Amino acid sequence: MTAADTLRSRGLRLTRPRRIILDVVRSTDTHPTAASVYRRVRRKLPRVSLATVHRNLRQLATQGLLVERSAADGMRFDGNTGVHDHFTCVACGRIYDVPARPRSAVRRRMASSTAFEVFDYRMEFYGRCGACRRRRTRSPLTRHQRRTYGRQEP
Amino acid sequence: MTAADTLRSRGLRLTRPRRIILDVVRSTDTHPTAASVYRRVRRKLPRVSLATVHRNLRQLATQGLLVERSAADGMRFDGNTGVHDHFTCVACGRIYDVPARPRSAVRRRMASSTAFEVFDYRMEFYGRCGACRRRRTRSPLTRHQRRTYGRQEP
DNA sequence: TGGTTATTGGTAATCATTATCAATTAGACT
DNA sequence: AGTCTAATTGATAATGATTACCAATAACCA
Repeated sequence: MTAADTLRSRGLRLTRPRRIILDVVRSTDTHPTAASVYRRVRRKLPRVSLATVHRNLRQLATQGLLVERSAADGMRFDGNTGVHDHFTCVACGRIYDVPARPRSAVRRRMASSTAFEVFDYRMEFYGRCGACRRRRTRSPLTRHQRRTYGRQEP
Repeated sequence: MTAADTLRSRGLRLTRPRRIILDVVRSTDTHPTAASVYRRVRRKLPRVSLATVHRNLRQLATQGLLVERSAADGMRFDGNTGVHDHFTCVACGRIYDVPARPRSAVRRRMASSTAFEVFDYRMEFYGRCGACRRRRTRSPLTRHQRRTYGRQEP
């Protein structure tokens, strides 16, 4: 089932702005913000409105065609709808996809030891990526990165 | 080392608003937003400014006296600075603390299989809490909860 | 106690997101 | 291909959370 069919089957339309917005998010692995998507979409559709980008990102996420996740500096969007985890480099701020580890064991353990029924869970890793390790980057965390990472380690 | 000493040793002052803000966050386990902290602080200090609450939450988090975490509806603050994970109930929206599972194994595994150096990681669980399971609540997810949880399951 | 200066309250500014609405256009049906 | 209808758009205003600014205040130290 193609994206167009998914939309049409729910009474939604595949307009030019919508198609381009979906393409942009799907063709990147950088987990862009709405503003970043807007900038890229404008390269193909200069008259597009920022509101249209917001509206569509929201709608496409609701339809399950992309994933919306909250990060420290606002919402970010992910065209990869498969199960995977994320690694955030606190030196350069980039967010990398990492393969998910098996989920069933964690779910079972949670279910047996608490009153919680776990539908799903997320893992977010924080550290330094290969490039930054080689570069020995030791720049102080930005406010954004501090927020993402929670607090500065002593 | 008390909070007052921590602050003073860094040239910061323990003012009345600051002390009350820290008390409020430390004496709750509901991971309040800035607005919620503001409401509670005003009960003890009616003339406090919302800006003061924001400023202090930020400052106290930078000093490591509390933890700032980004959630779907904005920043939330946690007086529990120890290592622990979170469970979000998608029915009622409450965020519960859950004990952390051992970290070292995950870190080692990540280090050996990728170029990433992992300083820390977070787990966020999503599901239904005991109260909501008993209540058989089956309310549709709010926009906020949808965002938190990522996307609606089919 | 006095002096320095971090901090406050009040308010304006900023930033991301959402709401509103007349004009447009995708998609279904002739 | 043309028509109709409602989803969608672009433009812009409104909202909500957070931050910046600044004169007045109050912690802390000598």
